[in-house]
Amino acid sequence: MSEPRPVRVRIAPSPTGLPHIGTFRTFLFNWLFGRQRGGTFVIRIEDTDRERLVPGAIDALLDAVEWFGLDWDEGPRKDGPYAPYEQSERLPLYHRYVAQLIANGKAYRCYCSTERLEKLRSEQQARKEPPGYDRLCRDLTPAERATREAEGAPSVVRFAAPLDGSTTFHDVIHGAITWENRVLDDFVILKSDGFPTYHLAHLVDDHEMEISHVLRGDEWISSTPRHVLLYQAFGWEPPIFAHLPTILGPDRKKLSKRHGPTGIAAFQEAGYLPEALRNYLALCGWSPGTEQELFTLDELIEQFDLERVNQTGAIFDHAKLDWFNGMYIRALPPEELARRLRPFLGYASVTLPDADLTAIAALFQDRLRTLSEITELTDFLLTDDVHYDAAALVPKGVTSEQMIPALERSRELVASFDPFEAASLEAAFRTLSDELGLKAGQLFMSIRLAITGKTATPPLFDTMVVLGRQRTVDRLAAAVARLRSGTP
RNA sequence: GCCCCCGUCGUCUAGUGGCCCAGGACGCAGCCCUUUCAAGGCUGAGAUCGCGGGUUCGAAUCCCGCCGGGGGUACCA
Repeated sequence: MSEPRPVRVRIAPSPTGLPHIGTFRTFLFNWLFGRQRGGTFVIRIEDTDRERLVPGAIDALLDAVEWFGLDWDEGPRKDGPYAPYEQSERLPLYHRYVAQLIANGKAYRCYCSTERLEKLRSEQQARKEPPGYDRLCRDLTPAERATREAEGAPSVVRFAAPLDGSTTFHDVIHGAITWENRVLDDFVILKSDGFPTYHLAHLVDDHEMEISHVLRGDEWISSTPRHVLLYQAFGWEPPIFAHLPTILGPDRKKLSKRHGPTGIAAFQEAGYLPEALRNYLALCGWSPGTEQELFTLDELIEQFDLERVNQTGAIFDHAKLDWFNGMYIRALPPEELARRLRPFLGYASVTLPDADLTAIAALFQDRLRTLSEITELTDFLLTDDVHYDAAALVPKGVTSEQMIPALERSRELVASFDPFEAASLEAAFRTLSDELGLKAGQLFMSIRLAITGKTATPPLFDTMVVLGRQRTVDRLAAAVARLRSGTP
């Protein structure tokens, strides 16, 4: 029963908001699966809900996909043999299929008002019955229908679902899933505004576009029986289904804005590398069965296996994402890291030569978990505003009378030292601290504070070299002046 | 309410009847390295495998019941 259909997969986002991290996990899995099978990857825009449309959402999504580092073969900005790829431009197609269903007695027009439907629902709830359409219009006589049409009554089209029996489908991840048909009602397939519902539109398009595998979030499991019934009504073979586990918030509810920023743009702005996010997301619901955690895209394509996707929802773990991000940052060549860091330094870096930025990148590479952290870490390099408490220049058990000459001599040493290079500087300063009767750590910490305003920085002499001789000298001089004028 | 899905360390997971008094990773703690902070290395704490019954010489793994969580129950996707 295995059919050698070429693999064609898709993601079908609806432009009703900003692109969401969960969408990208689904996107990734589809893409990996498609690439692994040498298949075709399609993006289709499901814009049938005219009321929730968000302007610019499609571009935001496509931009985010490109940032994420994946591509698509057919869809917006690409075109393809099954164009158009926006459902709002495919209305005649849906209408044709709806007409076919009505002609075959598989669907019917329903004239029930929203008010009647709401009343019906609340009565059913009061009686503790399962809510659902009572099929009032299903058995209207042709004469009755003609009357309603003549009156110009608004209508929707409903699918005439079977009243008994059961529907079973096979899911790659969950196995066989069976529903009793009687719990399904006659759901709407064409809305009164002439737009199809998701149930009809996605299915017609998946068929028309010859989609072979549908990998989607598991919140769709409960509507899949309806889809299977529709496929049967059309006489079409359904695609292979795989329902992916949900990404959850810390409260085990579906991840949403309530849990903080979930838009893909927020991750970009926070300084996450697309390759790190991909790696993390790949492991969110899938595992290779080995102890490998770090994967290149090619390894992911090679090893990804739908059969090994979990059935359980996974809580989104920011801390682990941070770890991945740090690993990927450290693996970058410093020049490349510098290139990625530049947008996060903003105005302060516009005149900074690439070589200087590369030196900065190398200095902080081990200390970054996200790119955006660079801003705070490097403020002392990009501006001359260095703030600190002068009293902290003096270590415990040392007097300011000792520290003034110590910092003065440090200034002189920096001013005249040649070559201005970290290892030799360190050797010279160790000698100096001995002469001054200070522990190296004491002298170094005092200098560190004086030139950076911070007590935690990269190694002192590497920092000096990047700061530059003149600025180092100036800041040491400023520190001496502050100690001289300050309280003892 | 009804229907469906799910249930292994805090989190992501490995595990498909004996190799598991449960392995890895993140996080956490400690130690080492060290001029601070990181990075790196090592060590450790952390799971009565949701609960209760079975089946079996033997169960996280099979069966039944229960409980818990999630999703659906729209002219939203």
